Amino acid sequence: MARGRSSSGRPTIRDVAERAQVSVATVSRILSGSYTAPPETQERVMKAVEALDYVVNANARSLNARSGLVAVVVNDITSPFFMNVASGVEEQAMADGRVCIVCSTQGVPERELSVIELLRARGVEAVILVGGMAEGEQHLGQLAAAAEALDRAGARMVLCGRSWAGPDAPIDVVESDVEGGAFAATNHLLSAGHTRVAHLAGPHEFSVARQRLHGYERALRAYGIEPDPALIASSDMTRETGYAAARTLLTGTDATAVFCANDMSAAGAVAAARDLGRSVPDDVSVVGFDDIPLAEDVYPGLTTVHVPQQELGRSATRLALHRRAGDPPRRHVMLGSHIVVRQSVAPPARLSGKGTP
Amino acid sequence: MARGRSSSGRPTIRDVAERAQVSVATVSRILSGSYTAPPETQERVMKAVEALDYVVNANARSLNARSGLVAVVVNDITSPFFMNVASGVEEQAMADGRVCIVCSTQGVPERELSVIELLRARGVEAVILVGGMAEGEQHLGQLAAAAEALDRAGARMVLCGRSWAGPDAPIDVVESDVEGGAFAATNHLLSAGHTRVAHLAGPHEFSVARQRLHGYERALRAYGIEPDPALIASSDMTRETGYAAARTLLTGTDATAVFCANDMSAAGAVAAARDLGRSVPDDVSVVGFDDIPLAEDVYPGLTTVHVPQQELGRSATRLALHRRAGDPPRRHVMLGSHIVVRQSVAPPARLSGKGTP
DNA sequence: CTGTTAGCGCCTTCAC
DNA sequence: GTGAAGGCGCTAACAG
Repeated sequence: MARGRSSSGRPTIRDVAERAQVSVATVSRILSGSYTAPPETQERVMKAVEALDYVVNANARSLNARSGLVAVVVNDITSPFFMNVASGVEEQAMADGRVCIVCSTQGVPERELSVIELLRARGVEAVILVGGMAEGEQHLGQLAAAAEALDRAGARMVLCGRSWAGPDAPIDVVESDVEGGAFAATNHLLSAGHTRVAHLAGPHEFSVARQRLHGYERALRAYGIEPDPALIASSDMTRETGYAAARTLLTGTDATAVFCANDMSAAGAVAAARDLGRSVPDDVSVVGFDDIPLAEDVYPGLTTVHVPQQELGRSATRLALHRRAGDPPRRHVMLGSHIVVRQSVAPPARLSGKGTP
Repeated sequence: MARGRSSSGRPTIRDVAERAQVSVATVSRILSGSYTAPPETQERVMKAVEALDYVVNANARSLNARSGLVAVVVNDITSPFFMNVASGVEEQAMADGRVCIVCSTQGVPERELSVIELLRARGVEAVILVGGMAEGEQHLGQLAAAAEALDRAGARMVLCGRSWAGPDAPIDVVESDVEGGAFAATNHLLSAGHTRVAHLAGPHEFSVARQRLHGYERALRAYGIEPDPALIASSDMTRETGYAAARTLLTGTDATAVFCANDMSAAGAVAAARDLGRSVPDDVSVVGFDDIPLAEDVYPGLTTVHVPQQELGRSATRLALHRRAGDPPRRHVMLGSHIVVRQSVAPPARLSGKGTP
């Protein structure tokens, strides 16, 4: 389906030109469409393209023009939350005529920087960093430097679902109201009558985890309850560590409800309760965070805080791509979140201490 | 942190050379490491690189050398199954010193071809197509042509979790024993005592869906049961369509068990049973396929066919990257699968027709 | 409308 | 050891 090219590799624009009996410039112009050629020539060229199975060399093209690439960087490609956000990015990128690729740090946060560099080397137009991450001062500094470098290359860095506490840098951020969501979630438990509400927190180095904790504590205080450190456990927001931490919480304390940092760890908590012979929600109520598809399938259906994942991704992409002259160097958008009530919350069990084993 | 470059964009190798007082050739050589320069010069260059925040232009480099890119193409970036496979690809690609990017057709199968072309344009070394897909004769022909084109460009196409029924083409394929898995799953139900076993099939255009159907029918026949078309419904393997199809199956037939094409639709089936007031597994047994993480969290835990998702991805990548002179143009590897028993299967309810409402 | 001529940023001979 | 020169595939600027 393609014979007689000059070299052995991919056919080049020169091969096409030769075959169509025109100059490379003509081929280039016809292919980029930005130009009206006589239908006859046009057809000759297209025919040659077909015959040779020619596709432009995007790399060579990127040497002169924009790359048209938007990249999403996630920590873990198998995380539903991340990938839902990524799909929002994808959607918006496509709508803006860009190509979207997703890269992962494979769970190694330090790799974030090298991935960004690699992306910069490829000339991407936007780098969208999704999700929380260790935020040591050094890392933030390097991230800021990376943002500067991208900026100089005409590319944009945007944080999605993570806030920025580093030095001033050309970075946009899109986040959802995590603290407010955590407040609402805790409040939901409180108003159901619970007084011993535990929190299955995320890693304390993550600002998003701290925001959840703050919302939780604020809700407690608003109810006149002083947060009890014994009721706060932490996990790394996976199902496994959530399971373990919840188990400790449920056996070691008199908690009748637990607000989890995300749905994954909440799923672990539900499993832990079940394994301990505690019924959810009769013996213990559970609230998650994120509202990933899983929330609907765990049993009982997980009451959780809905985070607009796709919209997070779409907004981030818009911020990166739709820039005009007057825009400030750092833009910030905050999306709202709300509770989705399913079946994992009920009033606390009869006062007759069914709560402590 | 980076001033005084010639132009305004990213710094080029020329800027580095200038600043380090050497020729671009020297910089190039030092950066590619393939060369011993006097430590003193070396250091001068590295210092300039740092100062300018220089990174090579990967696109320019790809003009001459290999791109080092491996691409996974999935239909839906939010599908756990696909992303688990993708993470296997990622792992192996990284182990082989390549960079992995994932692209999606965004649920539009026809887009598969354009994504492949785009990837070819970028000069990727391998394109790994994950998951089933409509396999019309025309599409297969175009896919074969795309494989040829990739091959000519020195790149490899490999199908992962999908078999190849198209014309001869330079394509490798890695699949798991779907038919065998379906046989085992159905057999599991049969040997638990069920005789009215339904099948919640996938789209009939997908070969992987047909393989499941065949395994199901073969198991039935091995038990002396002739497949009953009324017991076969189909969905597009999402939770929603699975729910709908299962609902029909459970209200319209006397099925006491259902073998689902994948875990997502099985989750839908479980939800449908629950909504109909049928207990799983007491009133109806359910078996899934794939063994995605969700299987553990639905209630009751889903008995399912384990598909080695990561290994599928790793193998595919190895096939693509580890080629030596004598290798045949089409390689094929088949991985095994096995049943994972959880709680969604039990013997059929008392003979007293509890099965029909 | 079309061809010719320069580069884009990098790597790679080939001389020195 | 190092520099100068040519070319990778493509687009843009400038003639005709």
